[in-house]
Amino acid sequence: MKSDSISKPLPLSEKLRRGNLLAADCPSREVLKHMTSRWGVLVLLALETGTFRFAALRRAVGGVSERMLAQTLRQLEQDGLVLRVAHDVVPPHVEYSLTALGREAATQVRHLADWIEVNLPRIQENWRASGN
Amino acid sequence: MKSDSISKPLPLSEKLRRGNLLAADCPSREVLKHMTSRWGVLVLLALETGTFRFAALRRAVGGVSERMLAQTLRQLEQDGLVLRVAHDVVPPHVEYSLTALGREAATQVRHLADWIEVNLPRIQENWRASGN
DNA sequence: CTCCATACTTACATATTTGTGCGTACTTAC
DNA sequence: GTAAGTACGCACAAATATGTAAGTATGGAG
Repeated sequence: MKSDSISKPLPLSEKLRRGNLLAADCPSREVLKHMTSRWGVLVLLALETGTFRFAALRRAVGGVSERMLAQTLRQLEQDGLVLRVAHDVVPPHVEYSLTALGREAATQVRHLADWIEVNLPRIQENWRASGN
Repeated sequence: MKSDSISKPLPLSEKLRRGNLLAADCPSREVLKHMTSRWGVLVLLALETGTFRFAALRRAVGGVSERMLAQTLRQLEQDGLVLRVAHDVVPPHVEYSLTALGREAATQVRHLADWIEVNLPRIQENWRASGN
C-alpha cells in the first residue's frame, strides 16, 4: 500500500507537462519563488501596464519599501523577466519594463490575480463560515 | 507630474477587472499569500491529481515538514479551497481533496507552474548571462 | 546656501516563516 | 514486548524576509 496516487508510472508526455516542481530539488522552484514572492507578483502586475521609473513603481505598488522593490526587481531582471534601462544622467534616471518573457509570465500571474479578485466574495463566505 | 501611468482614471470595467490588489490594504492579498505561499502552490498542484491522506500528501510534496503541511492545509481549508474529511477511527484517517472552488484555483496555479517548467530553459539562459 | 528629488546600497533591528523534536492514543506487525 | 504508522499540536530554535534610517553624487528650485 505504498503506491499513493502520485507514484504510478506516468506516461512520458505527462512527465514533461508536470515536470518535477513537486520534487524538492527542482530548479523551477527558484523561479516560482521569485514570481510568487510577496512583491514579485505585484511588480509583474504593475509593469504589465507600462514602463515605470523606480519611484513611480514604488508608488504604484502599495506598501513596498525601497529595499524590497530594488531586491525584487534585481531578481526578476536576473530571470530575464524585467528590463532595466539606466540613462547615465546626473540625477539618476532608470526605467523598468517587461521583456517578452516577462510579458508571458505576467499574463499567467494576472490570470491568477484576476481569479482571486473575482472570487474573493466566495472565499470570504468561507472565512465567515469557519469563524474568521 | 504626480500622475504616473497607473493613476489615470480607469473606466469602471477596468477597475473591476483589476480590482485593487496593488493597494496595500486589499483583502485579496491575504488569499494571494495563501495560494502563492511556498507550500500552498505545491499542495494545490498535488491535490489536483486526486485525494490524499496527510502522510501521502507529505510524500508527494517534496520537502514539506509536517508542521508546514498542516498549517498550509488549514489555511486553504479556511479559504474553502481544500476539503478535509476525517473518519473517526482509531488510527486517525483523514482525507484531503479540492473543493469546486479549489479546483478552479488549482487550474490557475497549474498554468503558472506549467509556464515556469516549460520556460525554465529560457530563464536559465539569463542566469548564465548575468553571472549565475 | 539649504532643501528636495533621483535610484539605489548598506547596516542594523524586527517580524515572519520554517524546521526539529517530542507527545498522543491506539492498532498492527514482528 | 517493542517498534512503527497515523495526523497532527506544541514549544523552542534557527533561518529568512522585511522594514527603517542614513548615506551617495549632483542639479535645480527657492
